[in-house]
Amino acid sequence: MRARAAIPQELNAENPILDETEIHYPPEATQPAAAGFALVDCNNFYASCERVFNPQLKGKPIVVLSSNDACIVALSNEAKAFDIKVGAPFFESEHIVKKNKIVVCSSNFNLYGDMSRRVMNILASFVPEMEVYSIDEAFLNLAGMGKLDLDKGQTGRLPPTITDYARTISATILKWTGLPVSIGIARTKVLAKIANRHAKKSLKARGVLNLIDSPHIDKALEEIHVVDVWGIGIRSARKLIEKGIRSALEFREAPEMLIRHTMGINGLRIQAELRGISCYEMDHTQQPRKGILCSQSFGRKICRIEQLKEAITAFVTNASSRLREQHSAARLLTVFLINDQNGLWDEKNSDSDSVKLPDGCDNSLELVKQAMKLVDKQFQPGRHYKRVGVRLDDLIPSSQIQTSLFDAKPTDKSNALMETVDLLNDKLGSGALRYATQGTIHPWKAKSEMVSPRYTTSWEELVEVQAK
DNA sequence: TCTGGGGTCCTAGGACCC
DNA sequence: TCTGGGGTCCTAGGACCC
Repeated sequence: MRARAAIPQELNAENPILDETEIHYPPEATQPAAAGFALVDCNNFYASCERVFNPQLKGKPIVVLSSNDACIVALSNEAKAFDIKVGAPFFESEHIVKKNKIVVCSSNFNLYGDMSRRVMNILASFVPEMEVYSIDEAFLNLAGMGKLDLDKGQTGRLPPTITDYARTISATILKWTGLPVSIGIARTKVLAKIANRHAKKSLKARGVLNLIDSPHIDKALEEIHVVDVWGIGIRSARKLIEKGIRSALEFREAPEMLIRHTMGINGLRIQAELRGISCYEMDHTQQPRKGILCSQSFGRKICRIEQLKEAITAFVTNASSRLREQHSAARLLTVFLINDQNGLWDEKNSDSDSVKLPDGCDNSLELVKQAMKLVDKQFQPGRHYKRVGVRLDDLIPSSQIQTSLFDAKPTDKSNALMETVDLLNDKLGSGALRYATQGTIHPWKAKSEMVSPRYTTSWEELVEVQAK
């Protein structure tokens, strides 16, 4: 399973903040041990990040909103007690939020990204091999963790069991970052996900559950609904339920032909994983992305082409700097405009057009120029645009950019300009240097009315402590 | 009034070739 | 006029992840 949320680039394994002297590998970490995975997952990550620097929020219900303050993307445990759903539009639950004095936060990705980097660096100091799976999750490979007895403990030096070792990791993260985590341990990644789910919910587990060779594994699977199995979404779950398969245990025991027929090859892989046969290996290498998307819903409807162009320029600039960051060039540029015809929110009210860049391009100026042509082509006066975006696809290594004898290509001078822009934006903060067409007023910017300070990434917004 | 943003992989079906 | 069978490549859409 490769699908993952955007991971801040700085979480790359090449960027550890700790030096060798701080490495916590178990002393025996040179011998191979039984295969297995641990999944470390931060509890209610966004809500917990908000709490770290604002202790008044401790014990209070919190909801965190998506960009534009439109959807609910995270809840603290206390907020989960109310009838509020992650993913639902905020306005649907607003009355519950107000009535119960639930704290509302706009999302603050500067803060979450930085806290994530800290957690991942701590994890990296404990294990020889890890995979940063998403902003708040990482898989640890137990196979690289030496002679730790995965089953019953042993007489060696610290730590005696993998479960104890996991507790040490969890306590260290809490102490150093203030963030609570849960750890699930099992033979395969899908089982580790399930172990993690139980670790979070069960009081007895106290945040860590090891299902390796556990006599309780069937019971653990029986309690998990199919829709909560990693890789099974709502659509497949509906089909499975129709066929009488409701729990992870029933899924594991179902005939392979039935699973193949209902879910294809992916279903068989998930089934094998539930049976303890590992199909998803560690993927700790940061693969370059295969496509780069930058899009946004507007805080309000946009009708003027100049404003659309400002937004698209900003998005192309953002996408192309991410493109250069991974040393790629794009051979396909797509601009899509989604309108709000008749007041209906419908992805079908979408115009999309692409231009092929056969030689590959990583130059913002050139990409902006091409994108502006696509906007001109698609824009229809009188339409209200609700959301627009840019995609770069068909990526190749930038070293393979072809230079053509006949077409006018970005010059060396222009490429040098790109390097300088990236360097300055990197040093001074993204957006320090912009193109004139990006404008300065940004009526298209997302709403973000309840955002917390960037406590850890901006000098102006550091926490102030007063001694009394 | 108010529905996020950024990704990956698989499959079916059409076009095309020999 | 009659039109097979097997292969590859591409694309759009579906499904899933956080």
